[in-house]
Amino acid sequence: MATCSCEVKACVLCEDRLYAGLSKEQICQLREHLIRELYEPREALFREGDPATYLFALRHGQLKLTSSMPDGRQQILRIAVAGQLLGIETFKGPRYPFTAEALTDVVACKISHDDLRNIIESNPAISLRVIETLSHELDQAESLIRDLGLKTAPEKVSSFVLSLVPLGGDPNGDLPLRLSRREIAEMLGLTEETVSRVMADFARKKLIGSGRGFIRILDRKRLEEINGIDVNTAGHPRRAVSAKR
Amino acid sequence: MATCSCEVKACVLCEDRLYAGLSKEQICQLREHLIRELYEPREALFREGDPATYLFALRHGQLKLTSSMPDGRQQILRIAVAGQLLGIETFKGPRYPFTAEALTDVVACKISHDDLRNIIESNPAISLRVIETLSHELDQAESLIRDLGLKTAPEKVSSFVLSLVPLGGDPNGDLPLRLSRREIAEMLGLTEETVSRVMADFARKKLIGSGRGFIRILDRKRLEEINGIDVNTAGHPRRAVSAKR
DNA sequence: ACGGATTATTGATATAGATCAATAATCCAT
DNA sequence: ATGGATTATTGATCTATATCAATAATCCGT
Repeated sequence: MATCSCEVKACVLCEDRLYAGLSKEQICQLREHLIRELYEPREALFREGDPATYLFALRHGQLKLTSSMPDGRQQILRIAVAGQLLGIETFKGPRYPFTAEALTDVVACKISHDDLRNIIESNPAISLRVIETLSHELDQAESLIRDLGLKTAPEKVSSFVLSLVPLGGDPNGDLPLRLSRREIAEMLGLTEETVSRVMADFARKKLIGSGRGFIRILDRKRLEEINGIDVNTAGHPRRAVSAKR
Repeated sequence: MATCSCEVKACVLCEDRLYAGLSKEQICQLREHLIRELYEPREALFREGDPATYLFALRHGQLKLTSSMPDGRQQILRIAVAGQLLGIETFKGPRYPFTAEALTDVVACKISHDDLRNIIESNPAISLRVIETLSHELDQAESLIRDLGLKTAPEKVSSFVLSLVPLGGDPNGDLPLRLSRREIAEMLGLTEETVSRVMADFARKKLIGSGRGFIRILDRKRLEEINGIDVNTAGHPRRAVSAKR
Protein backbone atom coordinates (compact mmCIF):
# COMPACT_ATOMS: atom_id res chain seq x y z
CA MET A 1 0.00 0.00 0.00
CA ALA A 2 1.37 3.40 -0.95
CA THR A 3 0.22 6.84 0.14
CA CYS A 4 0.41 9.62 -2.39
CA SER A 5 -0.70 13.19 -2.88
CA CYS A 6 -4.39 13.63 -3.68
CA GLU A 7 -5.21 14.47 -7.28
CA VAL A 8 -8.75 15.47 -6.49
CA LYS A 9 -11.00 13.81 -9.07
CA ALA A 10 -13.86 11.35 -9.57
CA CYS A 11 -14.79 10.24 -6.06
CA VAL A 12 -17.85 11.04 -4.02
CA LEU A 13 -16.02 13.52 -1.90
CA CYS A 14 -13.87 15.08 -4.53
CA GLU A 15 -15.61 15.08 -7.88
CA ASP A 16 -14.75 18.09 -10.01
CA ARG A 17 -18.24 19.39 -10.41
CA LEU A 18 -18.57 19.71 -6.67
CA TYR A 19 -15.99 22.43 -6.70
CA ALA A 20 -18.08 24.70 -8.87
CA GLY A 21 -19.38 26.75 -5.97
CA LEU A 22 -16.30 26.58 -3.77
CA SER A 23 -13.51 29.02 -3.20
CA LYS A 24 -9.86 28.07 -3.72
CA GLU A 25 -9.48 27.98 0.05
CA GLN A 26 -12.36 25.56 0.44
CA ILE A 27 -10.98 23.24 -2.20
CA CYS A 28 -7.62 23.19 -0.48
CA GLN A 29 -9.28 22.57 2.86
CA LEU A 30 -11.14 19.60 1.40
CA ARG A 31 -8.05 18.20 -0.23
CA GLU A 32 -5.91 18.28 2.84
CA HIS A 33 -8.37 16.01 4.66
CA LEU A 34 -8.27 13.34 1.98
CA ILE A 35 -5.55 10.75 2.04
CA ARG A 36 -5.29 8.81 -1.18
CA GLU A 37 -4.15 5.24 -0.98
CA LEU A 38 -3.49 2.31 -3.28
CA TYR A 39 -4.26 -1.33 -2.61
CA GLU A 40 -3.55 -4.56 -4.43
CA PRO A 41 -5.99 -7.42 -5.03
CA ARG A 42 -6.63 -9.38 -1.80
CA GLU A 43 -5.29 -6.55 0.35
CA ALA A 44 -7.63 -5.43 3.16
CA LEU A 45 -8.46 -1.76 3.69
CA PHE A 46 -9.63 -2.70 7.17
CA ARG A 47 -10.93 -5.73 9.05
CA GLU A 48 -14.12 -6.50 10.91
CA GLY A 49 -13.69 -5.43 14.52
CA ASP A 50 -10.85 -2.97 13.90
CA PRO A 51 -11.27 0.45 15.55
CA ALA A 52 -13.03 2.59 12.98
CA THR A 53 -10.81 5.60 12.66
CA TYR A 54 -11.36 6.40 8.98
CA LEU A 55 -13.94 5.97 6.34
CA PHE A 56 -13.18 5.51 2.68
CA ALA A 57 -14.39 6.71 -0.67
CA LEU A 58 -13.64 4.22 -3.42
CA ARG A 59 -12.24 5.87 -6.54
CA HIS A 60 -11.11 2.98 -8.73
CA GLY A 61 -11.61 -0.76 -8.59
CA GLN A 62 -13.88 -3.15 -6.73
CA LEU A 63 -14.04 -4.32 -3.13
CA LYS A 64 -15.86 -7.07 -1.31
CA LEU A 65 -17.24 -6.36 2.13
CA THR A 66 -17.42 -9.49 4.26
CA SER A 67 -18.47 -10.58 7.71
CA SER A 68 -17.43 -13.85 9.36
CA MET A 69 -18.66 -16.16 12.06
CA PRO A 70 -16.11 -17.39 14.61
CA ASP A 71 -16.14 -20.85 12.97
CA GLY A 72 -15.12 -19.47 9.59
CA ARG A 73 -18.44 -19.18 7.76
CA GLN A 74 -18.19 -16.00 5.71
CA GLN A 75 -20.78 -13.74 4.10
CA ILE A 76 -20.19 -11.13 1.43
CA LEU A 77 -22.38 -8.20 2.42
CA ARG A 78 -21.83 -6.12 -0.67
CA ILE A 79 -19.58 -5.55 -3.66
CA ALA A 80 -18.46 -1.92 -3.63
CA VAL A 81 -17.59 -0.14 -6.86
CA ALA A 82 -15.98 3.21 -7.68
CA GLY A 83 -17.95 6.11 -6.24
CA GLN A 84 -19.21 4.33 -3.13
CA LEU A 85 -18.50 5.09 0.49
CA LEU A 86 -17.19 2.50 2.94
CA GLY A 87 -17.61 2.32 6.64
CA ILE A 88 -20.07 5.13 7.06
CA GLU A 89 -22.02 2.58 9.10
CA THR A 90 -19.49 3.48 11.80
CA PHE A 91 -20.49 7.13 11.82
CA LYS A 92 -21.49 6.51 15.42
CA GLY A 93 -20.13 3.03 16.13
CA PRO A 94 -16.54 2.48 17.31
CA ARG A 95 -15.62 -0.53 15.12
CA TYR A 96 -15.86 -1.62 11.50
CA PRO A 97 -18.71 -4.11 11.20
CA PHE A 98 -17.09 -5.83 8.20
CA THR A 99 -13.82 -6.48 6.40
CA ALA A 100 -13.17 -4.54 3.17
CA GLU A 101 -10.93 -6.40 0.75
CA ALA A 102 -9.74 -5.33 -2.69
CA LEU A 103 -10.84 -7.54 -5.60
CA THR A 104 -8.84 -5.52 -8.13
CA ASP A 105 -6.24 -2.79 -7.93
CA VAL A 106 -7.93 -0.13 -5.85
CA VAL A 107 -7.60 3.59 -5.29
CA ALA A 108 -9.42 4.96 -2.27
CA CYS A 109 -9.49 8.25 -0.39
CA LYS A 110 -9.63 7.95 3.36
CA ILE A 111 -10.94 10.59 5.73
CA SER A 112 -11.69 10.81 9.43
CA HIS A 113 -15.23 10.99 10.73
CA ASP A 114 -14.70 14.41 12.18
CA ASP A 115 -13.32 15.76 8.92
CA LEU A 116 -16.23 14.29 6.99
CA ARG A 117 -18.61 15.86 9.47
CA ASN A 118 -17.02 19.24 8.89
CA ILE A 119 -17.08 18.86 5.14
CA ILE A 120 -20.74 17.89 5.18
CA GLU A 121 -21.62 20.82 7.36
CA SER A 122 -19.84 23.23 5.07
CA ASN A 123 -20.73 21.78 1.69
CA PRO A 124 -24.37 20.90 0.90
CA ALA A 125 -23.47 19.60 -2.58
CA ILE A 126 -21.22 16.98 -1.03
CA SER A 127 -23.76 16.01 1.60
CA LEU A 128 -26.33 15.48 -1.14
CA ARG A 129 -23.90 13.22 -2.99
CA VAL A 130 -23.21 11.30 0.21
CA ILE A 131 -26.93 10.81 0.75
CA GLU A 132 -27.43 9.60 -2.82
CA THR A 133 -24.55 7.16 -2.47
CA LEU A 134 -25.81 5.86 0.84
CA SER A 135 -29.35 5.42 -0.39
CA HIS A 136 -28.08 3.46 -3.37
CA GLU A 137 -26.05 1.25 -1.04
CA LEU A 138 -29.13 0.70 1.11
CA ASP A 139 -31.06 -0.29 -2.00
CA GLN A 140 -28.29 -2.76 -2.94
CA ALA A 141 -28.35 -4.23 0.57
CA GLU A 142 -32.13 -4.63 0.46
CA SER A 143 -31.89 -6.44 -2.87
CA LEU A 144 -29.47 -8.91 -1.35
CA ILE A 145 -31.86 -9.42 1.59
CA ARG A 146 -34.58 -10.32 -0.90
CA ASP A 147 -32.26 -12.76 -2.68
CA LEU A 148 -31.09 -14.42 0.52
CA GLY A 149 -34.44 -14.54 2.28
CA LEU A 150 -36.82 -15.82 -0.32
CA LYS A 151 -35.08 -17.22 -3.35
CA THR A 152 -34.10 -20.72 -4.44
CA ALA A 153 -30.57 -21.48 -5.61
CA PRO A 154 -31.33 -20.99 -9.35
CA GLU A 155 -33.20 -17.78 -8.58
CA LYS A 156 -30.27 -16.51 -6.53
CA VAL A 157 -27.76 -17.26 -9.25
CA SER A 158 -29.82 -15.61 -11.98
CA SER A 159 -30.34 -12.59 -9.75
CA PHE A 160 -26.60 -12.44 -9.16
CA VAL A 161 -25.75 -12.66 -12.84
CA LEU A 162 -28.29 -9.99 -13.76
CA SER A 163 -27.07 -7.70 -11.00
CA LEU A 164 -23.64 -7.60 -12.63
CA VAL A 165 -24.89 -5.78 -15.70
CA PRO A 166 -25.16 -2.32 -14.10
CA LEU A 167 -21.55 -2.66 -13.04
CA GLY A 168 -20.73 -1.63 -16.56
CA GLY A 169 -19.15 -3.20 -19.58
CA ASP A 170 -20.86 -4.33 -22.74
CA PRO A 171 -24.09 -6.14 -21.65
CA ASN A 172 -23.48 -8.79 -24.29
CA GLY A 173 -19.79 -9.08 -23.55
CA ASP A 174 -18.18 -10.69 -20.54
CA LEU A 175 -19.38 -9.25 -17.26
CA PRO A 176 -16.85 -7.14 -15.40
CA LEU A 177 -16.48 -9.02 -12.14
CA ARG A 178 -14.11 -11.80 -11.27
CA LEU A 179 -15.44 -13.70 -8.27
CA SER A 180 -14.57 -17.33 -7.62
CA ARG A 181 -17.35 -19.88 -7.25
CA ARG A 182 -16.63 -19.80 -3.55
CA GLU A 183 -17.11 -16.03 -3.43
CA ILE A 184 -20.34 -16.17 -5.39
CA ALA A 185 -21.48 -18.81 -2.91
CA GLU A 186 -20.48 -16.58 0.01
CA MET A 187 -22.54 -13.80 -1.47
CA LEU A 188 -25.67 -15.89 -2.08
CA GLY A 189 -25.71 -18.06 1.04
CA LEU A 190 -24.96 -21.24 -0.92
CA THR A 191 -22.00 -23.62 -1.19
CA GLU A 192 -19.54 -23.49 -4.05
CA GLU A 193 -20.72 -26.92 -5.23
CA THR A 194 -24.30 -25.68 -5.56
CA VAL A 195 -23.19 -22.57 -7.44
CA SER A 196 -21.13 -24.75 -9.75
CA ARG A 197 -24.05 -27.09 -10.41
CA VAL A 198 -26.53 -24.28 -11.07
CA MET A 199 -24.14 -22.49 -13.40
CA ALA A 200 -23.35 -25.70 -15.25
CA ASP A 201 -27.09 -26.22 -15.66
CA PHE A 202 -27.58 -22.65 -16.92
CA ALA A 203 -24.72 -23.12 -19.36
CA ARG A 204 -26.21 -26.39 -20.64
CA LYS A 205 -29.48 -24.53 -21.25
CA LYS A 206 -27.59 -21.74 -23.07
CA LEU A 207 -28.69 -19.07 -20.57
CA ILE A 208 -25.13 -18.06 -19.78
CA GLY A 209 -21.64 -18.76 -20.97
CA SER A 210 -19.20 -19.20 -18.12
CA GLY A 211 -15.71 -20.28 -17.29
CA ARG A 212 -13.30 -19.54 -14.48
CA GLY A 213 -13.18 -15.77 -14.37
CA PHE A 214 -15.92 -14.73 -16.76
CA ILE A 215 -19.67 -14.88 -17.16
CA ARG A 216 -21.61 -13.88 -20.26
CA ILE A 217 -25.36 -13.49 -20.48
CA LEU A 218 -26.77 -15.40 -23.45
CA ASP A 219 -30.52 -15.33 -22.70
CA ARG A 220 -31.41 -12.40 -20.50
CA LYS A 221 -35.15 -12.88 -20.88
CA ARG A 222 -35.14 -16.42 -19.51
CA LEU A 223 -32.80 -15.40 -16.68
CA GLU A 224 -35.25 -12.67 -15.71
CA GLU A 225 -38.07 -15.22 -15.74
CA ILE A 226 -36.10 -17.51 -13.44
CA ASN A 227 -35.19 -14.60 -11.18
CA GLY A 228 -38.88 -13.79 -10.76
CA ILE A 229 -38.36 -10.13 -9.99
CA ASP A 230 -36.90 -7.67 -12.44
CA VAL A 231 -33.52 -6.62 -11.09
CA ASN A 232 -33.81 -3.01 -12.13
CA THR A 233 -37.38 -2.28 -11.15
CA ALA A 234 -36.27 -3.95 -7.90
CA GLY A 235 -39.33 -5.69 -6.60
CA HIS A 236 -41.94 -4.38 -9.00
CA PRO A 237 -43.98 -7.56 -9.52
CA ARG A 238 -44.33 -8.53 -13.16
CA ARG A 239 -45.17 -12.12 -13.88
CA ALA A 240 -46.05 -15.39 -12.21
CA VAL A 241 -43.30 -17.88 -11.51
CA SER A 242 -43.47 -21.49 -10.38
CA ALA A 243 -41.44 -21.81 -7.23
CA LYS A 244 -42.11 -23.29 -3.84
CA ARG A 245 -39.09 -21.84 -2.02
CA MET B 1 -55.59 8.00 7.40
CA ALA B 2 -55.95 11.62 8.43
CA THR B 3 -53.91 14.65 7.40
CA CYS B 4 -53.33 17.31 10.01
CA SER B 5 -51.29 20.43 10.57
CA CYS B 6 -47.65 19.79 11.38
CA GLU B 7 -46.68 20.30 14.99
CA VAL B 8 -42.99 20.25 14.23
CA LYS B 9 -41.33 17.94 16.78
CA ALA B 10 -39.32 14.75 17.25
CA CYS B 11 -38.67 13.48 13.73
CA VAL B 12 -35.46 13.41 11.71
CA LEU B 13 -36.49 16.36 9.66
CA CYS B 14 -38.15 18.39 12.31
CA GLU B 15 -36.53 17.83 15.65
CA ASP B 16 -36.52 20.89 17.86
CA ARG B 17 -32.80 21.17 18.32
CA LEU B 18 -32.32 21.48 14.59
CA TYR B 19 -34.04 24.82 14.70
CA ALA B 20 -31.43 26.34 16.95
CA GLY B 21 -29.53 27.98 14.12
CA LEU B 22 -32.48 28.74 11.87
CA SER B 23 -34.41 31.91 11.35
CA LYS B 24 -38.19 32.10 11.82
CA GLU B 25 -38.52 32.18 8.03
CA GLN B 26 -36.48 29.03 7.61
CA ILE B 27 -38.51 27.17 10.18
CA CYS B 28 -41.72 28.15 8.45
CA GLN B 29 -40.28 27.12 5.12
CA LEU B 30 -39.37 23.71 6.51
CA ARG B 31 -42.77 23.25 8.10
CA GLU B 32 -44.75 23.99 5.01
CA HIS B 33 -43.06 21.11 3.17
CA LEU B 34 -43.89 18.54 5.79
CA ILE B 35 -47.23 16.83 5.66
CA ARG B 36 -48.03 14.95 8.84
CA GLU B 37 -50.14 11.85 8.54
CA LEU B 38 -51.63 9.17 10.78
CA TYR B 39 -51.93 5.48 9.99
CA GLU B 40 -53.57 2.54 11.74
CA PRO B 41 -52.04 -0.91 12.24
CA ARG B 42 -51.98 -2.89 8.96
CA GLU B 43 -52.42 0.24 6.90
CA ALA B 44 -49.86 0.73 4.11
CA LEU B 45 -48.03 4.03 3.68
CA PHE B 46 -47.16 2.89 0.17
CA ARG B 47 -46.78 -0.33 -1.80
CA GLU B 48 -43.94 -1.94 -3.70
CA GLY B 49 -44.01 -0.68 -7.27
CA ASP B 50 -46.04 2.47 -6.57
CA PRO B 51 -44.66 5.65 -8.13
CA ALA B 52 -42.36 7.13 -5.50
CA THR B 53 -43.65 10.63 -5.06
CA TYR B 54 -42.90 11.15 -1.39
CA LEU B 55 -40.57 9.94 1.21
CA PHE B 56 -41.42 9.61 4.86
CA ALA B 57 -39.92 10.32 8.25
CA LEU B 58 -41.38 8.08 10.93
CA ARG B 59 -42.26 9.96 14.10
CA HIS B 60 -44.19 7.45 16.21
CA GLY B 61 -44.77 3.74 15.97
CA GLN B 62 -43.27 0.83 14.04
CA LEU B 63 -43.45 -0.23 10.41
CA LYS B 64 -42.47 -3.33 8.51
CA LEU B 65 -40.93 -2.94 5.07
CA THR B 66 -41.65 -5.92 2.85
CA SER B 67 -40.94 -7.17 -0.63
CA SER B 68 -42.86 -9.94 -2.38
CA MET B 69 -42.31 -12.43 -5.15
CA PRO B 70 -45.09 -12.82 -7.72
CA ASP B 71 -46.05 -16.19 -6.19
CA GLY B 72 -46.66 -14.69 -2.77
CA ARG B 73 -43.40 -15.39 -0.96
CA GLN B 74 -42.75 -12.36 1.21
CA GLN B 75 -39.63 -10.96 2.87
CA ILE B 76 -39.47 -8.37 5.63
CA LEU B 77 -36.52 -6.16 4.72
CA ARG B 78 -36.47 -4.09 7.86
CA ILE B 79 -38.48 -3.00 10.88
CA ALA B 80 -38.53 0.80 10.96
CA VAL B 81 -38.86 2.68 14.23
CA ALA B 82 -39.43 6.31 15.16
CA GLY B 83 -36.70 8.57 13.79
CA GLN B 84 -36.01 6.60 10.62
CA LEU B 85 -36.48 7.65 7.02
CA LEU B 86 -38.45 5.61 4.52
CA GLY B 87 -38.10 5.41 0.80
CA ILE B 88 -34.92 7.39 0.47
CA GLU B 89 -33.78 4.44 -1.66
CA THR B 90 -35.94 6.10 -4.32
CA PHE B 91 -33.96 9.32 -4.23
CA LYS B 92 -33.14 8.55 -7.83
CA GLY B 93 -35.44 5.63 -8.68
CA PRO B 94 -39.03 6.14 -9.84
CA ARG B 95 -40.78 3.46 -7.74
CA TYR B 96 -40.88 2.26 -4.15
CA PRO B 97 -38.86 -0.96 -3.94
CA PHE B 98 -40.91 -2.23 -0.97
CA THR B 99 -44.23 -1.96 0.82
CA ALA B 100 -44.30 -0.01 4.10
CA GLU B 101 -47.00 -1.21 6.47
CA ALA B 102 -47.84 0.07 9.95
CA LEU B 103 -47.44 -2.44 12.80
CA THR B 104 -48.78 -0.01 15.39
CA ASP B 105 -50.49 3.36 15.28
CA VAL B 106 -48.11 5.48 13.28
CA VAL B 107 -47.36 9.16 12.81
CA ALA B 108 -45.20 10.04 9.83
CA CYS B 109 -44.19 13.21 8.02
CA LYS B 110 -44.12 13.00 4.27
CA ILE B 111 -42.11 15.20 1.97
CA SER B 112 -41.32 15.29 -1.73
CA HIS B 113 -37.85 14.48 -3.02
CA ASP B 114 -37.39 17.95 -4.39
CA ASP B 115 -38.34 19.56 -1.10
CA LEU B 116 -35.99 17.28 0.79
CA ARG B 117 -33.23 18.16 -1.63
CA ASN B 118 -33.81 21.85 -0.95
CA ILE B 119 -33.90 21.38 2.79
CA ILE B 120 -30.65 19.40 2.73
CA GLU B 121 -28.95 22.02 0.63
CA SER B 122 -29.97 24.78 2.98
CA ASN B 123 -29.54 23.01 6.30
CA PRO B 124 -26.33 21.09 7.08
CA ALA B 125 -27.57 20.02 10.50
CA ILE B 126 -30.47 18.21 8.89
CA SER B 127 -28.31 16.60 6.23
CA LEU B 128 -26.02 15.29 8.93
CA ARG B 129 -29.00 13.79 10.72
CA VAL B 130 -30.19 12.22 7.47
CA ILE B 131 -26.77 10.70 6.90
CA GLU B 132 -26.65 9.30 10.43
CA THR B 133 -30.09 7.80 10.02
CA LEU B 134 -29.23 6.28 6.66
CA SER B 135 -25.98 4.81 7.87
CA HIS B 136 -27.77 3.21 10.81
CA GLU B 137 -30.34 1.73 8.41
CA LEU B 138 -27.54 0.38 6.25
CA ASP B 139 -25.99 -1.20 9.32
CA GLN B 140 -29.34 -2.80 10.19
CA ALA B 141 -29.67 -4.12 6.64
CA GLU B 142 -26.18 -5.60 6.74
CA SER B 143 -26.94 -7.35 10.01
CA LEU B 144 -29.96 -8.98 8.42
CA ILE B 145 -27.81 -10.07 5.46
CA ARG B 146 -25.48 -11.79 7.92
CA ASP B 147 -28.39 -13.52 9.63
CA LEU B 148 -29.96 -14.68 6.38
CA GLY B 149 -26.79 -15.70 4.60
CA LEU B 150 -24.89 -17.68 7.14
CA LYS B 151 -26.95 -18.62 10.13
CA THR B 152 -28.90 -21.72 11.11
CA ALA B 153 -32.50 -21.48 12.30
CA PRO B 154 -31.64 -21.35 16.04
CA GLU B 155 -28.93 -18.77 15.36
CA LYS B 156 -31.37 -16.67 13.37
CA VAL B 157 -34.00 -16.74 16.07
CA SER B 158 -31.57 -15.83 18.83
CA SER B 159 -30.20 -13.01 16.69
CA PHE B 160 -33.73 -11.78 16.14
CA VAL B 161 -34.62 -11.87 19.81
CA LEU B 162 -31.43 -10.06 20.81
CA SER B 163 -31.94 -7.43 18.12
CA LEU B 164 -35.20 -6.42 19.76
CA VAL B 165 -33.50 -5.10 22.88
CA PRO B 166 -32.25 -1.81 21.38
CA LEU B 167 -35.81 -1.09 20.30
CA GLY B 168 -36.29 0.05 23.85
CA GLY B 169 -38.29 -1.09 26.83
CA ASP B 170 -37.00 -2.76 29.95
CA PRO B 171 -34.42 -5.37 28.79
CA ASN B 172 -35.72 -7.81 31.37
CA GLY B 173 -39.34 -7.05 30.65
CA ASP B 174 -41.35 -8.02 27.58
CA LEU B 175 -39.76 -6.87 24.35
CA PRO B 176 -41.55 -4.07 22.58
CA LEU B 177 -42.45 -5.67 19.26
CA ARG B 178 -45.49 -7.65 18.31
CA LEU B 179 -44.77 -9.77 15.27
CA SER B 180 -46.65 -12.97 14.53
CA ARG B 181 -44.74 -16.22 14.05
CA ARG B 182 -45.38 -15.81 10.35
CA GLU B 183 -43.84 -12.33 10.34
CA ILE B 184 -40.77 -13.45 12.29
CA ALA B 185 -40.42 -16.22 9.72
CA GLU B 186 -40.73 -13.71 6.88
CA MET B 187 -37.97 -11.68 8.44
CA LEU B 188 -35.57 -14.61 8.97
CA GLY B 189 -36.16 -16.59 5.79
CA LEU B 190 -37.78 -19.47 7.66
CA THR B 191 -41.28 -20.94 7.86
CA GLU B 192 -43.63 -20.20 10.73
CA GLU B 193 -43.48 -23.85 11.79
CA THR B 194 -39.71 -23.70 12.16
CA VAL B 195 -39.90 -20.47 14.14
CA SER B 196 -42.49 -22.02 16.39
CA ARG B 197 -40.37 -25.12 16.96
CA VAL B 198 -37.20 -23.16 17.70
CA MET B 199 -38.97 -20.82 20.08
CA ALA B 200 -40.67 -23.72 21.84
CA ASP B 201 -37.25 -25.32 22.23
CA PHE B 202 -35.74 -22.07 23.59
CA ALA B 203 -38.64 -21.76 26.03
CA ARG B 204 -38.15 -25.38 27.19
CA LYS B 205 -34.49 -24.54 27.85
CA LYS B 206 -35.50 -21.36 29.76
CA LEU B 207 -33.67 -19.07 27.33
CA ILE B 208 -36.78 -17.05 26.60
CA GLY B 209 -40.32 -16.75 27.77
CA SER B 210 -42.79 -16.39 24.93
CA GLY B 211 -46.43 -16.40 24.11
CA ARG B 212 -48.56 -14.92 21.38
CA GLY B 213 -47.54 -11.28 21.30
CA PHE B 214 -44.65 -11.15 23.72
CA ILE B 215 -41.09 -12.36 24.09
CA ARG B 216 -38.96 -12.06 27.20
CA ILE B 217 -35.25 -12.76 27.42
CA LEU B 218 -34.45 -15.09 30.33
CA ASP B 219 -30.84 -16.07 29.56
CA ARG B 220 -29.13 -13.45 27.44
CA LYS B 221 -25.69 -15.00 27.79
CA ARG B 222 -26.73 -18.33 26.31
CA LEU B 223 -28.66 -16.62 23.53
CA GLU B 224 -25.53 -14.69 22.61
CA GLU B 225 -23.57 -17.92 22.55
CA ILE B 226 -26.10 -19.48 20.20
CA ASN B 227 -26.13 -16.38 18.04
CA GLY B 228 -22.37 -16.64 17.64
CA ILE B 229 -21.84 -12.93 16.96
CA ASP B 230 -22.53 -10.25 19.49
CA VAL B 231 -25.46 -8.21 18.19
CA ASN B 232 -24.13 -4.89 19.38
CA THR B 233 -20.49 -5.20 18.46
CA ALA B 234 -21.96 -6.35 15.13
CA GLY B 235 -19.53 -8.86 13.81
CA HIS B 236 -16.68 -8.44 16.24
CA PRO B 237 -15.65 -12.09 16.67
CA ARG B 238 -15.61 -13.23 20.26
CA ARG B 239 -15.91 -16.93 20.91
CA ALA B 240 -16.05 -20.26 19.15
CA VAL B 241 -19.41 -21.79 18.36
CA SER B 242 -20.29 -25.25 17.14
CA ALA B 243 -22.28 -24.93 13.95
CA LYS B 244 -22.03 -26.46 10.51
CA ARG B 245 -24.54 -24.18 8.68
C1' DA C 1 -69.64 -15.94 27.56
C1' DC C 2 -70.05 -18.04 22.78
C1' DG C 3 -68.53 -19.45 18.15
C1' DG C 4 -66.17 -18.71 14.09
C1' DA C 5 -61.73 -17.12 12.48
C1' DT C 6 -57.15 -16.54 12.99
C1' DT C 7 -52.62 -17.96 14.81
C1' DA C 8 -49.61 -21.22 17.11
C1' DT C 9 -48.13 -25.77 18.13
C1' DT C 10 -46.86 -30.38 17.17
C1' DG C 11 -46.09 -34.53 14.30
C1' DA C 12 -44.94 -37.16 9.98
C1' DT C 13 -42.68 -36.97 5.67
C1' DA C 14 -40.28 -34.95 1.64
C1' DT C 15 -36.64 -32.38 -0.52
C1' DA C 16 -33.37 -28.64 -1.76
C1' DG C 17 -29.18 -27.94 -0.96
C1' DA C 18 -25.22 -29.25 2.25
C1' DT C 19 -21.60 -32.38 3.02
C1' DC C 20 -18.24 -35.76 1.77
C1' DA C 21 -15.35 -37.42 -1.81
C1' DA C 22 -12.98 -38.01 -6.08
C1' DT C 23 -11.46 -36.18 -10.44
C1' DA C 24 -10.55 -32.60 -13.77
C1' DA C 25 -9.25 -28.19 -15.29
C1' DT C 26 -6.46 -24.17 -14.83
C1' DC C 27 -3.12 -21.29 -12.79
C1' DC C 28 1.60 -19.89 -11.68
C1' DA C 29 6.40 -20.12 -10.32
C1' DT C 30 10.57 -22.09 -11.77
C1' DA D 1 6.88 -26.43 -20.88
C1' DT D 2 6.56 -28.98 -16.03
C1' DG D 3 4.63 -29.88 -11.59
C1' DG D 4 2.50 -28.58 -7.48
C1' DA D 5 -1.28 -25.75 -5.84
C1' DT D 6 -5.50 -23.84 -6.30
C1' DT D 7 -10.22 -23.80 -8.15
C1' DA D 8 -14.03 -25.97 -10.52
C1' DT D 9 -16.79 -29.87 -11.69
C1' DT D 10 -19.37 -33.95 -10.87
C1' DG D 11 -21.28 -37.78 -8.12
C1' DA D 12 -23.24 -40.10 -3.86
C1' DT D 13 -25.28 -39.41 0.39
C1' DC D 14 -27.10 -36.89 4.37
C1' DT D 15 -29.69 -33.50 6.98
C1' DA D 16 -31.85 -29.14 8.30
C1' DT D 17 -35.67 -27.22 7.28
C1' DA D 18 -39.77 -27.11 4.20
C1' DT D 19 -44.11 -29.06 3.35
C1' DC D 20 -48.30 -31.36 4.49
C1' DA D 21 -51.60 -32.23 8.01
C1' DA D 22 -54.05 -32.26 12.25
C1' DT D 23 -55.02 -30.20 16.70
C1' DA D 24 -54.92 -26.62 20.12
C1' DA D 25 -54.89 -22.11 21.79
C1' DT D 26 -56.30 -17.41 21.47
C1' DC D 27 -58.60 -13.59 19.57
C1' DC D 28 -62.67 -10.79 18.46
C1' DG D 29 -67.28 -9.39 17.27
C1' DT D 30 -71.95 -10.08 18.79
